[in-house]
Amino acid sequence: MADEPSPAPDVQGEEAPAEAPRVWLIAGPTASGKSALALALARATGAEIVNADALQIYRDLQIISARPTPGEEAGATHHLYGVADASESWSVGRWLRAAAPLLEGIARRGRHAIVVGGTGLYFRALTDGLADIPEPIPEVPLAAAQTFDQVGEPLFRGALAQIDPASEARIMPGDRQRLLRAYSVFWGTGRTLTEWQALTTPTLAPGSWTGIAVEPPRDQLYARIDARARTMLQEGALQEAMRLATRRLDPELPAMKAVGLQAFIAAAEGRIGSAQALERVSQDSRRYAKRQLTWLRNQTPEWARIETLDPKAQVAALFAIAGVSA
RNA sequence: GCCCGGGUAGCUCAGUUGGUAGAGCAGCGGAUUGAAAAUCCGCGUGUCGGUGGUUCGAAUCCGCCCCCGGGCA
Repeated sequence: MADEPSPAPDVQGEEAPAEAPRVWLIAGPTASGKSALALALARATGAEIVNADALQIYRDLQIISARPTPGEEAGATHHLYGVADASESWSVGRWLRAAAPLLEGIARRGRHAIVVGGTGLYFRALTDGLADIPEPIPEVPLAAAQTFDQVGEPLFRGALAQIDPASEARIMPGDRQRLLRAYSVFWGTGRTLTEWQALTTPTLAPGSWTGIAVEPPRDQLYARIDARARTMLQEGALQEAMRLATRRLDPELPAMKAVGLQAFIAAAEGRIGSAQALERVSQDSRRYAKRQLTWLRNQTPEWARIETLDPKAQVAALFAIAGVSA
């Protein structure tokens, strides 16, 4: 995988910062303005921006994933935006293997880094680490899925309880995805998921980063989500959706599960009206935002907070937290 | 103005012979270690239009009033 960073804005010719390079992690729900915040901070500090959004990785999803535009990307060095094809299947692990060396490189160049995105798990991989589990050969998860479907969840859980009781106990009823994963890890590596996870070490040294969570008022955020769905439509979301639909990719691919994509495809194919599509896109986005807010509230309670949605006030709050003057 | 029908959760509605109410959708809370924009778990949130009355007890029966839909004038 080639990651070609967009060219740095040499016109400004920032000097490498004299003090030690810093790492800011900016997380927030969809449509909370975090990309603009990252850009503002990058311009003020010469920092480079690294994407921590699972879907903005895919180049096919410019509009629907609300990826920064080329014009916005030109304002600072951006990494890991639109670098993958929709037919590729990225994961936390793959993202981390790409992001970690990038962050090292940025630090080596003496520059600050801003990791920004909406995927909580990616931030966790940075701050708490990710178990270094070898990828099992494809036959293992396939066989696990087959077994699950043949014997049913109760028996499958019984089998898992024999090998990895801790995982079995932790995984909620009905969570096929996690049950299969735990089962596959054992049969693919000879070691249980629980054991692997105990070996996890943080990717970023504790204390070496500053976490910032954008947590705006729910009603304001929802209003902005609705407005943004309409903007997406105007900017050509239907065409973008159609381009993907005609490729007939596996619907299970991560890119095909982008929020709103299926509704936009349905509208592009004339199966539903655009008003109905908008309603579905907005609703799916609001639910997604709710899950993100739940994560932030409970998984990153010690991070600094930006609780406004007003762009100017957000930037002021961010600069105050980062100790940067505008 | 008169005659029907209807006002019950945010929405659409159910509610048995009177025992202070329940479904779907929406919403909310939570989990989250390689699909995480994924996957999964949990939770009815209500002056039953208002007000008097009958009754031990009213969403349910009666009176009056208000609102919505349809019809007749």
